[in-house]
Amino acid sequence: MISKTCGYAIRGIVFLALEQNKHRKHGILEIAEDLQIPQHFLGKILQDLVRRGIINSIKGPHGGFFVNAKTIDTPLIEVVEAIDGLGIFKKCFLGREECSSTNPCPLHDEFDGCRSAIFKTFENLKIADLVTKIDNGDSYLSLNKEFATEI
Amino acid sequence: MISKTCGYAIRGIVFLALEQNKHRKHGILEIAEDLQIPQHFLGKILQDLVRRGIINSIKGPHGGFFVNAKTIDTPLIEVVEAIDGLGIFKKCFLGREECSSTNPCPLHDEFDGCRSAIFKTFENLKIADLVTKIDNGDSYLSLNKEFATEI
DNA sequence: ATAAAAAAAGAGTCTTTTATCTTTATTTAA
DNA sequence: TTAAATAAAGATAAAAGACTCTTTTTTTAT
Repeated sequence: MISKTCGYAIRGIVFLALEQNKHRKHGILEIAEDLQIPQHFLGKILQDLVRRGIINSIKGPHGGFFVNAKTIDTPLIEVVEAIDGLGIFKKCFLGREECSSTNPCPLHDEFDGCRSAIFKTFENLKIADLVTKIDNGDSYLSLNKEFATEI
Repeated sequence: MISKTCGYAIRGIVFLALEQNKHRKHGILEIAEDLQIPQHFLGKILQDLVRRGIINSIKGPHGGFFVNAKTIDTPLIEVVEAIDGLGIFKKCFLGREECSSTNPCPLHDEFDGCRSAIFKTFENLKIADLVTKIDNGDSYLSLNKEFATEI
């Protein structure tokens, strides 16, 4: 559905949002190790998010990435749009160039419900909601056993 | 969701199933032109489906691809499994190595319903069902204007 | 037998996505 | 005012997916 890159972006933002109370910045190396995402690749993704104003960063010693007030209120769809674009919600299931209710493929109607359910979920969920889930111990950002069991 | 290749496979099979009444075989060039799929690429996909017994083929003059009795009764999930594998239904939305109800990512539960809805649809739908939709003029395999309007 | 038609197979290319490595720019603190 | 820390940028590479081209094999019909 969404690209791996986009998943990395969301996890990166949520990681920063989780740590926002500590009022400190996080270096790319720390974030990447914690989330087990290739460092430089994640770096580029976060830089992209900074350019788009979704997160912030400061260079130099004691610099790093951090969230701003707006960040935690950002709907996921905004991140998806920034990284993958909204086109992903219009792709034909059977690989035709176009697919719409006026010229549907034989799977169009079958999956249209799912498609819009997913879209709406991304519209409704905010970064804050994912933070809550993780704070509650209902879900995890990384697979690290320590993370999963340190409750 | 499913790969472009898998979509091509389904469209190829349905094309052949649609023509089954005419009791004739179809050359790869004809199929590819009709469906607007790269010829040699589709050729390999169909050859794969022949090896797996989902469709049939005969070489030589007047040869080509054609469906057998079993083909139209094939559930779509069987094609998806043959081409993409069932692993696609287990991939983590956020790109983690694993994702399950015991160690879920923050989107796991949100989308689990959709995931299994899609799986079940592929399980329940058979090639015959897609043929019916097209025969009824409810949907189309190719975008060709003539196809879309020749009613 | 031979030529032609067609699938099958092999090998290679192009594109996109994902990932790595290196250098540069900025900032801070000593 | 220099060294160190850090993000930013640039360039390259590796992997996967999608696609192309060429040759081989099989079959049919003449």
